[in-house]
Amino acid sequence: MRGPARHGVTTLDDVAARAEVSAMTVSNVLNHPERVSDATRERVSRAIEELGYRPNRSARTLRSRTSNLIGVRVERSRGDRAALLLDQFLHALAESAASRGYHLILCHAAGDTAELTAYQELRQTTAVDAFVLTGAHRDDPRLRWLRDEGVGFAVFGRTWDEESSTPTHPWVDVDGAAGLGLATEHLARQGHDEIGLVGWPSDSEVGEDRRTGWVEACHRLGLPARVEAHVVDEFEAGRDAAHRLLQAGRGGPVPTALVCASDTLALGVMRALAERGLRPGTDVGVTGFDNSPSAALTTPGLTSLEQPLADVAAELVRLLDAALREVPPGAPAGTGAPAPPTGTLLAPRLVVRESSRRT
Amino acid sequence: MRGPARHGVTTLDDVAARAEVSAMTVSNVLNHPERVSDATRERVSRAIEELGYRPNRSARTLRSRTSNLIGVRVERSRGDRAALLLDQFLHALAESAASRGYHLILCHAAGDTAELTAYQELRQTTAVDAFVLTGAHRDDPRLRWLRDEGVGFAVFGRTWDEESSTPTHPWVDVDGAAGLGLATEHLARQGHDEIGLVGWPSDSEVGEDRRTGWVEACHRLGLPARVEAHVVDEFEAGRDAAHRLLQAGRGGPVPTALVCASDTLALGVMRALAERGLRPGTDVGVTGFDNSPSAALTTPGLTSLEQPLADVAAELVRLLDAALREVPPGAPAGTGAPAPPTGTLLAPRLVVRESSRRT
DNA sequence: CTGTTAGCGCGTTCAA
DNA sequence: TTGAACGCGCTAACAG
Repeated sequence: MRGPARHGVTTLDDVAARAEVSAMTVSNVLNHPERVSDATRERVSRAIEELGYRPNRSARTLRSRTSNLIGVRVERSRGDRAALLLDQFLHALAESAASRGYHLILCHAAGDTAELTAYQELRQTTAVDAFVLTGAHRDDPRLRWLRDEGVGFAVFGRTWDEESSTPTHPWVDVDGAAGLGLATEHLARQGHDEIGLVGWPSDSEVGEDRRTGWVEACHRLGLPARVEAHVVDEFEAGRDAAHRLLQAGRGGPVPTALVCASDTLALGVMRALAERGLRPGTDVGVTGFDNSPSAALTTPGLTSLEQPLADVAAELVRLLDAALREVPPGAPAGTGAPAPPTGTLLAPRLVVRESSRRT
Repeated sequence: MRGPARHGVTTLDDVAARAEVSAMTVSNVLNHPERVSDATRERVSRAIEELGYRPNRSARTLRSRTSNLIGVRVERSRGDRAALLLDQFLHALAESAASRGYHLILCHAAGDTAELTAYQELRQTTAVDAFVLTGAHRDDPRLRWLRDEGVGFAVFGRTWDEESSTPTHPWVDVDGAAGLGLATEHLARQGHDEIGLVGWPSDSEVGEDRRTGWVEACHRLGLPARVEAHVVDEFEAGRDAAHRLLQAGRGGPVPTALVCASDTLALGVMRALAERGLRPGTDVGVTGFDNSPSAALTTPGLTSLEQPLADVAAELVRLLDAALREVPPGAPAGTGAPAPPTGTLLAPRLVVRESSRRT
């Protein structure tokens, strides 16, 4: 027993005094219950309960060098794009994290370099055990840095260069190809036979993934995949692209439907349709990606692909948790080799609304 | 000088050794620079720089009982409403917090009771100095609890019961009445003379605030404020309300424009207009509130009121920071009484789009 | 202005 | 299975 708490906060010692054991035993009940006899554990647990004891995170962190904090960067969201779904994602992540005893700490950064600095600071001040990244890309310096530093992390989004070789870190992603496949098939069922794509520039890995789904679905369906535009993810870009593709005199075939790489683009396309006096759904089928709030709230409603963000978040936390629990270098041979970093691909769900329905 | 760091992390002692001073002096350079002579400060600062030293948060927290962490709850966002702007708000908050040396820690909670539990846990584990709340209401149990606990907090959103008496806590809010005033005046300038309101139920304090702006603007303009509906903040509710108000045979006057308490309602109204073959803007003027992404991305664009979220966040952090720095009980009389909790009301900005323009 | 002492609350280590 | 000593890295309180 050490001295009683001085600040009105109950400490390990208070519990120990109450349960008439040493502080160490209380600590063991919390962290290594198997080391404590049933009777003692029972008694200590009751004392913990009665005193409403909660271990002090800072002390624990200081001692054990793990904070149970997960760092997440919040990006500046752009008002001109359909919601990044960041709030949904963050909520899901916070929930999953809480269920495993972690908390989320936000990390704000202006640019990619600043992000590294921010990670570094969070890391050096011992505030964070691991990071969740979003939107990593080929040769992402963040991945390199995190790997070099030996910091735990998991990524929402594949990094394509890793796929071929051995994956070096855990990731979770939504299957964009499957998504555009669903959208394309759905439009074909509505009778469309010239389905175009409004996608992202070809240096976007996510964009290429989604494009693949469109191409392959068209092949499967025996339809041409020949009308396509590739533009940045902005409303105006989608609008302009649609005007271009729908122009009769431009030489190529005129699409009767357009699948888009994002809701932002799809909403731009719908603006263009309105300007041309065409009705989404009836005249030209349109689909988006993300199922952002705007998809449900615009008129007519926009058919889109919903990302299973709750599942993504749960899986990310699961991966991190597994990695953090992994026995550090020198693990007993009997426990078997640690599982290699894994990736999980989750399927999006098609939400059909008026923009793709022929009435 | 104590022993060197054992984990490859540079500590205060490393810096002290390098600068040939005691650890205490380094600490003072960081936390009370005025106590240290210029020469020493200079030398220590250089050592800090050279070693890339960052103080360990846990140790600091453990000792000083302040974590520089601000707790924020992330609510479950509903896909059927225009973005809660939570991501924009969180980003701004994280940025403002960082500029004053704070970090944000997320707090997930399912309900109001769970929220209190979550606050309590974060508090007891010494993980947070203060909280930022959103959407507090009359007799909010959270406010009561936080006040009783003596925890620092600031609220986004007024709590109306406080306004009349002495405010007991700092708040920041956006002036909803001014917002609907702007919208109403704008519509009047477009030639509308029967401007209706689609608002929230009258037990909503925010809703009543916004309604006031509409009523008063109508009075100022010499227009009637007699057509109104009060419904929950959902798309379908807005749609139904518009159908009801626009029905010619219902007895009352038929509005030529509708100001709405939210973008969600306004987008529902626009759906109703489409269903009645009416064009937003040309036939019936419509305005929303929040300037959510959907407002810009829907067709025609929705006129809305942009909330100055960056300013709100900055002010919230400023208030918290001031409160946290405030000298605890027993402050020297010379410093004057601490400023009473203050509130700040910020003006929204009208963003005009097609839904309110007569072309 | 600078240094010494002590200890925040907890978990690792090792002995009983 | 349980406990005593110790120290994680830092800063409050005081002494010089």
